[in-house]
Amino acid sequence: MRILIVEDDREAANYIRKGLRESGHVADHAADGEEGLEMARAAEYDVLVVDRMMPRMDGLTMVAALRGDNIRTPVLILSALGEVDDRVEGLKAGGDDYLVKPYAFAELLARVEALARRRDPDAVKTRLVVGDLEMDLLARKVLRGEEEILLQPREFRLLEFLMKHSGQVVTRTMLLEKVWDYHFDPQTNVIDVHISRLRSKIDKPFPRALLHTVRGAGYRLQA
Amino acid sequence: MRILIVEDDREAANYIRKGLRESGHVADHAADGEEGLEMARAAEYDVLVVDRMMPRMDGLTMVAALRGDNIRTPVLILSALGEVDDRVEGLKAGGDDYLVKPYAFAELLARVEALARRRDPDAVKTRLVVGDLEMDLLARKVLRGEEEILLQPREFRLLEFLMKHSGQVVTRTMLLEKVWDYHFDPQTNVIDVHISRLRSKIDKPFPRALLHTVRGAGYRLQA
DNA sequence: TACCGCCTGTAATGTTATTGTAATGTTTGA
DNA sequence: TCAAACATTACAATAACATTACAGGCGGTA
Repeated sequence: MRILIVEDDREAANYIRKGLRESGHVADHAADGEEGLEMARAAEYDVLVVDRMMPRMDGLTMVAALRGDNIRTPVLILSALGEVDDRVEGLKAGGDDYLVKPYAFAELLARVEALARRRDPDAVKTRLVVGDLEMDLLARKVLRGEEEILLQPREFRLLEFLMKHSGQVVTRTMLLEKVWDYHFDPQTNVIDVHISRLRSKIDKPFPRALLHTVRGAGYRLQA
Repeated sequence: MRILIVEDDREAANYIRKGLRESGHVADHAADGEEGLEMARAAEYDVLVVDRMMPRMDGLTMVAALRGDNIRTPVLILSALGEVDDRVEGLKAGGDDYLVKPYAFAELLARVEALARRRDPDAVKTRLVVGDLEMDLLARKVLRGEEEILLQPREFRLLEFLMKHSGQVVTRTMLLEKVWDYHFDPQTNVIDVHISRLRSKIDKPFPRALLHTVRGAGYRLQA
């Protein structure tokens, strides 16, 4: 899931970001309302997490502006103000949910995922399946048939991405961006190497291969 | 957890009830606002799940009446109305959260548990078991096999959290939040140190380890 | 208040696993 | 048959984790 955090406190933002990433989401950050507005307009996010009090443009103004542009991305508002009237204000400005500081990260995560689920009931899957290959995101385990397969962190991310796009061709550029967070071409064969390692674990020991090369285009995972 | 469902649609009520029971809660049912009010006054519930539209006395009136009596049990309001003004009304009447129909049961469950946690962070199980490792929350005792294991308070909380999420990978961020109440990254290796101490007590003296490192992700407790 | 012991976090140090690179080999299609 | 695209392997750098020792803080006791 793609999430935008709009929060002026850099430390808090980093903390949220790290947690969201650990839960398998992609999180960007904007440092104030104006920047947030711009980013939310430009990119497709599944959920926005917006701090209420910020310099330059506060959270409510930003959300109201966004709604004015007819952008309906779900918004979770963070605030130190917890009175009924404050929450009401937050909702009236166009917020979808409201979380009072201090909060536990787990609650933020639950609410963010709940908001995303509301539009797209299975944006937040915990178990991926392609043929006889299964991945459990919570337990971080991969099975092929009965066999458990042990993967390195990078291999895990790689396979996760391939499974989430099974049946589709996944390009090298996509992999660099989504699995490596590289936004440039490293001019090396990192991808080839990791694909090879992944194959030796998920395909080599089994009769039929799932991970196919699409020459000149990329790779495709398919039963 | 004790939950009261106030819902006139018997089929919907049974559905919720069944789901909540499967998740280990105790769920009662009232068929309209008047009955619900009476039951909520009489018994101690951890959460109320209240339908908005009901014959005799509607959900909002009921909640307002309850709050008038100074009963603060958290209320989750269910409604087919999703407009901002409707949600605002729900909160003003004294609701704590608002769920729009149709909803996924998992979301209802998550919200009910979030509400309950807000007042009583662990109104749940008293005995945890993973393999031959047992923890008694009331007696504050830990056993592995026949052996009693003495833990420090922090070690106890750490193990408790791991046991409550056994089989799943627990990230460092989760541990910082739930075991240390840190809502930021302390930039030290507190976690590593405590994991090490815990291991020396629960795993080292025994033939098979339960606490596994999942490199790049966190830790997993598993038999 | 002074003393003691336990608990906890920090920091230094040691260990191991994981990753990217580069060299080399193999396949593919024009 | 040749070049480009892809595959495999080995290795060294490094990041992630584990362990140990130490010191401050806190509560209890005299």
